[in-house]
Amino acid sequence: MLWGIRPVEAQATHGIALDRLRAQIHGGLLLPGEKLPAERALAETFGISRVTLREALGALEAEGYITIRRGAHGGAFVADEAALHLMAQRRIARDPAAAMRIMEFRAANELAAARFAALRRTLPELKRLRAACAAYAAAATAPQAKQHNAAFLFALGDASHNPHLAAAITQGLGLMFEPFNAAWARRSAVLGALLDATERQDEAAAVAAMSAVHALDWESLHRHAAGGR
Amino acid sequence: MLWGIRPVEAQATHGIALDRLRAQIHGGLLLPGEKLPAERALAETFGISRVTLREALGALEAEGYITIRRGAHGGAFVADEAALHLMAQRRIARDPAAAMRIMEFRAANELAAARFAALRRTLPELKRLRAACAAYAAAATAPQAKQHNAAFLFALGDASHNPHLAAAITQGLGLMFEPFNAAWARRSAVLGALLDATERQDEAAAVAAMSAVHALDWESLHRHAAGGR
DNA sequence: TCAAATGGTATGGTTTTCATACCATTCGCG
DNA sequence: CGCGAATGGTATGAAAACCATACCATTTGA
Repeated sequence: MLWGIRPVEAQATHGIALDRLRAQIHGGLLLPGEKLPAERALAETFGISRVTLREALGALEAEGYITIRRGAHGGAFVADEAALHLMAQRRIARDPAAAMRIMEFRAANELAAARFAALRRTLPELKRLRAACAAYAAAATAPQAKQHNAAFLFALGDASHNPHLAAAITQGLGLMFEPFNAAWARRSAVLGALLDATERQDEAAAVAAMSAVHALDWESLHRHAAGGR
Repeated sequence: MLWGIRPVEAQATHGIALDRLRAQIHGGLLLPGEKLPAERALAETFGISRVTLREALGALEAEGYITIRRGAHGGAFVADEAALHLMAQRRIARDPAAAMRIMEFRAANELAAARFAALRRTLPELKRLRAACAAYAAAATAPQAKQHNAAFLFALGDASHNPHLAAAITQGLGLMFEPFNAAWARRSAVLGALLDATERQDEAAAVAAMSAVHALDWESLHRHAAGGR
């Protein structure tokens, strides 16, 4: 008996590229105002034709994530911090439950990744985690903090030596689109505790620290869901 | 800065259909020897053309999952129990680590789903869980037990009211390809405990029961990884 | 012997993707 | 001021994937 068979819907190549780019902005990897690579270069890194990439860029611009300018110093530029912040806030306010389901998914997979990272991390992976944690603590702006937070989680996923958990972390971050959070000082301490636990290979402490990180994320999410800040 | 950009590889429609069908067999939803719907009917439920579907079926046959016969009572038939069991065993023996990574991913998401299902299940969802649990306990053959186990987990995913966790459960089951396990009597009791906890909305007990289920899964997996049984 | 159900094959059209070339705009530099 | 370089914008035709449709081949049971 076939179960839960839904129509097969092939995703167009430009749709995949669009999702990838949008996820990069949602996750905060691309900073506000940052310039994307030139179309010809970006098409090559994606391994797709420039025509197809341009479809994705056009859609991304229509959604308000980027603006495209031409000329010698033209290109695709990520929207500015205020615009992104507003988009993220509205998204959460429009459907808080959806954001919470994503947060639950993130928590489940990031917690597991933290556990296995504590058990399996190699020295190079530990070095990468340290770098991301230090950069987070030293961040001068909220977007920078968000970027380094994402980098830390990616490193954690890789350190877990589990490709499925790492992919789930990437997916979760790309779906979420958190508003920029000015209070990253408090979060920095908890992230440091997670790093310490991972360094000591203390599984229980790592899980506890990851939970503490998520507690702060939940707090922030609830604040935005209530329309706050 | 763009992070972790890999080439965009659009999956062909027939490739998606192939993955879906293979996952159904891996998960045990399709029983050994079972007849798939006729090509014309299956193509319609997938919402794809018969030509495209046939590409998927041909690949599935080449991989040994089905055999195709023609004639009035012909069609695509799932391989028999012995063949599937052997394929599953070999898969685990060839790369035990990969199977364990999938199991870790499954455990993380099924545990979270069990927690939220205990908190949020509605009465119809509870009824569906009860039916699957009873069918599991009453299974006459190992493939039937595997099928009802999958049905229970799907129901758990839906009862969690979290589409991401539900999708992860589907994904994990489709990736795993567990060999048929003759000892489902012991597992039945633990599954019953999970059902009870979900019924009582006892979050902690549900998590504990789900962990107990996974402990049995791990035991079975280790046995097969060692080339046992 | 034939009708029905099934898989197997062939044909032509539509959509998507691609490679390629060329045009238009902007900016820095001589 | 003018030119060259870097960038986005546009156009064209080929290749591939997908589809709708029709028809052929095989098997079974009435």
